[in-house]
Amino acid sequence: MKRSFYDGIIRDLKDQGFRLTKVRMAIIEELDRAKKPLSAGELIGLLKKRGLGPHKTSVYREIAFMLEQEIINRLSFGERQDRFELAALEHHHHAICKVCGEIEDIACSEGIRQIEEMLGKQKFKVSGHLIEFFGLCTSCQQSS
Amino acid sequence: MKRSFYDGIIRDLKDQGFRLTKVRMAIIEELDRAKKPLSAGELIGLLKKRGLGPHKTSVYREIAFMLEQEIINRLSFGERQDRFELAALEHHHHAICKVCGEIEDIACSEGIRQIEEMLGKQKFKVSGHLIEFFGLCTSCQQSS
DNA sequence: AAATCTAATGCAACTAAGTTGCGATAAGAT
DNA sequence: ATCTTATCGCAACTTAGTTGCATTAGATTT
Ligand SMILES: [Mn+2]
Ligand SMILES: [Mn+2]
Ligand SMILES: [Zn+2]
Ligand SMILES: [Zn+2]
Repeated sequence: MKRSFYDGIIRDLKDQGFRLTKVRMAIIEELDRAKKPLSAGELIGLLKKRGLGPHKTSVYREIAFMLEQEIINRLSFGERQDRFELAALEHHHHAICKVCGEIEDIACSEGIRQIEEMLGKQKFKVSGHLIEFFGLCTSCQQSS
Repeated sequence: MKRSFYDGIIRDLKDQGFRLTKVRMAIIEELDRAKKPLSAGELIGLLKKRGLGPHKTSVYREIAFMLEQEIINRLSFGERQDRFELAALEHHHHAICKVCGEIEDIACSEGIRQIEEMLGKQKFKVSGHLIEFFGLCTSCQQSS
């Protein structure tokens, strides 16, 4: 069940006339391969391993590009750095281990209690949760 | 229904033998008065308005102290800065306006859909949500 | 295959949030 | 009033991310 989104993303980019640089393709591949959202720093490390040594500026600019193109989503667990995952993934949530930082994907089901029970059965010991809703407040809806 | 936590917190600190400095008391008062979680920068601004001009280092150290004493909780919406609110507040969640940054407290009820409907009635237009569960993964439970 | 166009890159310098070491100050006990 | 030490101010540092500008390299054209 671990389908790859790589080919589709690359095709779309080519169709839209964007260049397929080594770094661009490698970043998509790493995000596709990764089982958890990656930080800019982690990406730089993975690219270095592959023999590519892009400057951090380029990686940040590539991330900005991919956010614009809605290829990736930015997320932030309360670390100092942002993390990124492919936008093609179905909407889901995360369970994060407070000790080792391991991140597990969680399907978005309706009830909070429900999800916590499910995690319990998987032996993940939930100690808290964080829920945020994003959108437009009343006054910001009017002025748009 | 806007009860104050100030007196209780101050009493506890005194009982435990901590010093009641001007800045310490002012920070608690500002967090108590604020209707939304405050960042370190916002706190520094509020203190300046009151005639206190503490160095940012002192404010950060005070925040660290209050986290240790569990007087405040750290939270982070995907901004670059952290935010803090009184730990004495009942567990709840937040609705954040993507335009003006306004933050509204949301009671922690069971269903996600339920909360979104409630926000809709209050004219807050939800465009997305973020849910994270924190705890211990299987292997980190064993090694503790 | 070479010339061309310009998106993407590298570098240096910068910003913003937060941290650390250390000597000075002030809260509160005696 | 004096003393003790928790707290503070300052300078210097760190880490994540950003910006301006000159250079390089994908892709297209010749
Ligand atoms: Mn995920
Ligand atoms: Mn709140
Ligand atoms: Zn773990
Ligand atoms: Zn708003």
